[in-house]
Amino acid sequence: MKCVTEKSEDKIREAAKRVFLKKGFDGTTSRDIAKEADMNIALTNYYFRSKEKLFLEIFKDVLEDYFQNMLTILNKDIDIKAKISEIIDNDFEMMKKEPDLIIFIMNEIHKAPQRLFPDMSIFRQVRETYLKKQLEEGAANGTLRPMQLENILPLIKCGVEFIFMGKEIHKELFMMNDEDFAKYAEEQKEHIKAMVCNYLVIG
Amino acid sequence: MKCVTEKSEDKIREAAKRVFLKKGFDGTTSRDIAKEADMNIALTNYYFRSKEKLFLEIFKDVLEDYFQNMLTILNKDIDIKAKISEIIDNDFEMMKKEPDLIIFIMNEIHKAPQRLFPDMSIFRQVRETYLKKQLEEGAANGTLRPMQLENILPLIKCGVEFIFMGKEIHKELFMMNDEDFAKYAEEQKEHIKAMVCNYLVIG
DNA sequence: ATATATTTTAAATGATTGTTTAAATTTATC
DNA sequence: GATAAATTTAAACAATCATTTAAAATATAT
Repeated sequence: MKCVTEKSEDKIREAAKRVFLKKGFDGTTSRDIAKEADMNIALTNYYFRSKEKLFLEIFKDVLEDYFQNMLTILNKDIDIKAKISEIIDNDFEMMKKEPDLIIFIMNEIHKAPQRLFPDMSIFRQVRETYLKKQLEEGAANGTLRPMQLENILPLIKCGVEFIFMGKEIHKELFMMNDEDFAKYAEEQKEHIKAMVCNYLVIG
Repeated sequence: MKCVTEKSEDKIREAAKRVFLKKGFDGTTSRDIAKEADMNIALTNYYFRSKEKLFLEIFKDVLEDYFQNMLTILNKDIDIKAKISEIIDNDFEMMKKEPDLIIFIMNEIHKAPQRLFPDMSIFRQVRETYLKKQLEEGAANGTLRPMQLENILPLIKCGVEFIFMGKEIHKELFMMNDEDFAKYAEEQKEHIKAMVCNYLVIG
């Protein structure tokens, strides 16, 4: 339940997030943000000192959000097939809800990686999950193809994220409208689940 | 063999391509291009009328290059496993040679799809390749899992392109340097080949 | 109610943006 | 070698950029 009169600082932060996600850092002006927040242009710098600082604050939140749900799932004590399915479903819902998210993250990091990795303790957390132990045990007892986390995790995530990142090009290339694409994406999601599980799980 | 004194128009075009690929349309200024080309700032507009027109010209070339090799391979009369392997190898080499290419294409299309799809006859060509016939025949005689081109093609391409698009985040997440990443990418490439072939080809 | 602190405003800052101008220079044509 | 065309240049254009200023408005504290 939100307060009806939101604090100006939060209004700006949320407006900035929307604009940055849509247009990227370079494509966003301070005036875009002020207009989206319906606030005076000077307030951005009054509360956040600079466009850069505001961006960094938002980017950190966005990146942590991106990893947070996945992290929870990776640590669940469930069968590995169910886990893969859940990660993919979670990713899929995230992409549907926030279509600009993944290309935004990828592009901003690609353009200036050094400035965007502060103390990302979430990275360490991702490296050390229960899934890692499951992979080791499965490889040891022969139920899973021997693979490291860094090999299997991108295989799980790339399928869904790739088609959403390239939504417009896929639509154009395969002559789909938005409705077609929605159906197509669901199909594709199931292919990915099956393909990855078939590859990882032996027998 | 190039002429020693390159035409100014070509110098600008090539310089602009380098800068656009690296910084994107929004992140590139006319002065960046002029500086990279070592030419006077006014020449960009003298030859190309505007930054926008220069960009559109370059983007069209880039997008056609991206599809051209793949198209040739898709039409080859070779076994489908070999074809998948070749597409992935080709993609891999393209990403290694031009690391900014795929994120550039994805991001620019994502931000403004409508302006970037002129008469892309290459799209139709991609839809109608020999691979399509192979998929139909394979599905009919039971050697291949029944799949459409639009389902299998992204599965083939996403693995390699995803890790190169997210190179920096993968390096940071899994604590790799450039050398580690190069080895890792090669490993990953083989996983992708095996995974996709196992899924598509029955038995 | 008055004084103080906080927030918001309109206006301006100087730098940079894409683009244009008109003159200077080079190249091509006769 | 003179004339015309094409190319290149330095300088300027108005618009917009991120940011700052100082005054006005509002809220808080006493």
